Amino acid sequence: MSEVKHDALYDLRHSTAHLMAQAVGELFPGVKYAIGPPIEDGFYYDFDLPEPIREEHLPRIEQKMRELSNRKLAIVREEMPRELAREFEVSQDQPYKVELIDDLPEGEVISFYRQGDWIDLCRGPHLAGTGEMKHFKLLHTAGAYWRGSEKNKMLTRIYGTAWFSKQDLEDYITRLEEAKKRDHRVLGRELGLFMFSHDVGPGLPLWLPKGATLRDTLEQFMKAEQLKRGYQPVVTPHIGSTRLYEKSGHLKTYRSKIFPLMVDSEEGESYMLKPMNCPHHIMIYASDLRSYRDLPLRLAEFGTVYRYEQSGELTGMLRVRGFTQDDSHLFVTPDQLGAEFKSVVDLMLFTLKRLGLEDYRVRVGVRDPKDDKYIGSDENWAAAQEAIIRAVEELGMEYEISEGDAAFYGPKLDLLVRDALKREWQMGTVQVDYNLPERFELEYVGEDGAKHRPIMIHRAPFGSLDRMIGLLVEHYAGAFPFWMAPQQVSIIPIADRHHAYSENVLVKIRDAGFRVAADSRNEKMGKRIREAEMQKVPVMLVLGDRDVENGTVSIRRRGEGDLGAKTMEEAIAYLRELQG
RNA sequence: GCCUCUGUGGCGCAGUGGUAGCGCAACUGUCUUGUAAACAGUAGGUCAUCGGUUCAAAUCCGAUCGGAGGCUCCA
Repeated sequence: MSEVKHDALYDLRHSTAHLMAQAVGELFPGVKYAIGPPIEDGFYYDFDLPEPIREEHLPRIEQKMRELSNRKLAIVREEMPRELAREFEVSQDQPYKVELIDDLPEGEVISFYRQGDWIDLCRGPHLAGTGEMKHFKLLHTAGAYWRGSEKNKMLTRIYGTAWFSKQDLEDYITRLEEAKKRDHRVLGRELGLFMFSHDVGPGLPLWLPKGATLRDTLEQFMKAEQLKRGYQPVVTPHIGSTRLYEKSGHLKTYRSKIFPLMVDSEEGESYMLKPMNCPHHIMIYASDLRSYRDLPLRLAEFGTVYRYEQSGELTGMLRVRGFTQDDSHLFVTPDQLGAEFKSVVDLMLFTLKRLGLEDYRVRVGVRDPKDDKYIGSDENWAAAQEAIIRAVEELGMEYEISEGDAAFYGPKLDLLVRDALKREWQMGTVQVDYNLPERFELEYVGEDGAKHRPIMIHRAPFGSLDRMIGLLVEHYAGAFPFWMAPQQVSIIPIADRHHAYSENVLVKIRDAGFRVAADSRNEKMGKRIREAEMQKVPVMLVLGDRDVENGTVSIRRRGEGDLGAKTMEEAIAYLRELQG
């Protein structure tokens, strides 16, 4: 979780979390308190109770909070020596607080905050009194592991939101409802993009004609761009022998994430669905003697990978078990690393711009020194990390460093994209990898005639096509820009006698390279326009007697209405302009 | 995987012990339409699955399988 900025709202939310804890304490005697920090837009507090708190309890808790607010209790800070503080929490039977105190660094001042007869261990700061908290709402309950570890007990977490004004609170609730309407799972079905089937299995999306068309459009865009930038296409199978993944280290790291192995007991061979494309691409690199003149070698593939995510993690297109990456592996010499890395970042930023996603931040993920899942030497890690940071600094980009967010074979740069509703999605990624080339003993012949080890760059500007489309659906609320729209033009002949002309127009538009369909159903024109609007078709061409007579088409732009009659040439020029 | 909630025709919902209804969509017919919903009719559900309680279960209980919101993990 990213740090929440410390400001007045932060204090309000922090204090409201305490208000909620006090209310829960009064309603549920014997509750054990864990922690209650502010988060973006709100707060939560974790509780431990013999009987879990349910969503149906929230109104009662909220009511109690209002009572406490109306009593306008002063919030008073009290400090205690460590031992006394510890004894106090022990006497109150608050084991989580005791654990927190034990973990505080020596010498730190231990503070409590008192409101009325309720007191809670907290660093603060807080508002001056409970009367300042007026505009809050409890949203939902959730389970959360104590200290975020699944080895620990699961506590009940209550989420809420708090604002300074009634208007702000209402706006926030409206924003949540707006987000719900844009939900890609709902729009995905309504717009005929994709579906899931119980019988196929959870997390395995089925792409419908319109969704597949959208995918294809994005693929074509990326392939064309990669061609300009010297990438070469490859195609590799969806499975690979277990030996390959043992060597790459994926088997060890991804053990819990791979689908059950396919084993041929007679041949003694086992295969697995690939969780990543890298080893296959490495085999292609290793199939030939490479010279420094061949590098950089940029192998690109829209590769579908399969990861057996825990069932509770699956969410629409955001987390699935089979997804397609716009993957590429660049094999470079040390001299080329900086320039190639920067050119990858350039492609990623270019891509986001074209997709209309211009609000993003950059995170450099480095390894967590305490975790042992990473492969490779410290020197390799240091070199890779240094290469990324140098490149990002040379590009003058703002970035933050996040420990523990590296891939198991190397550090990475991730793009966290904010959509139209300011929600953050992790999308594109670039990784610098010295370790897999070493594991697979990759080589190239240098200018000096000696063998050298190449460096790999792993990159996926979209991240995953599936997730990217989920993001785009929500970002645009299904109303894609013209160039992306699965169906760009809908032709609506008014009556049966206009069908021949309609067919004529359809062929011309299609031949001009646009995705077009005619809606010749025997329905009122108004109804067909309504449906085209709801299906978010960007352009409608309405054809009636006047158009047949004058050889024109009446253009209607989604969301804007009738633009009037145009000749075919004008209409096609208009479409070309929209295409951009 | 864990916590809480949830599962009724293609979609959205009503129905809390006495053997299922509404809207939209679909289908058929009539209408031949000028910029966001014509009219009439027809068909469609072993109420997720399996088991239990009961004279009787969509409704109560249990298990399993989906789905949602979180936690952990991640593209």
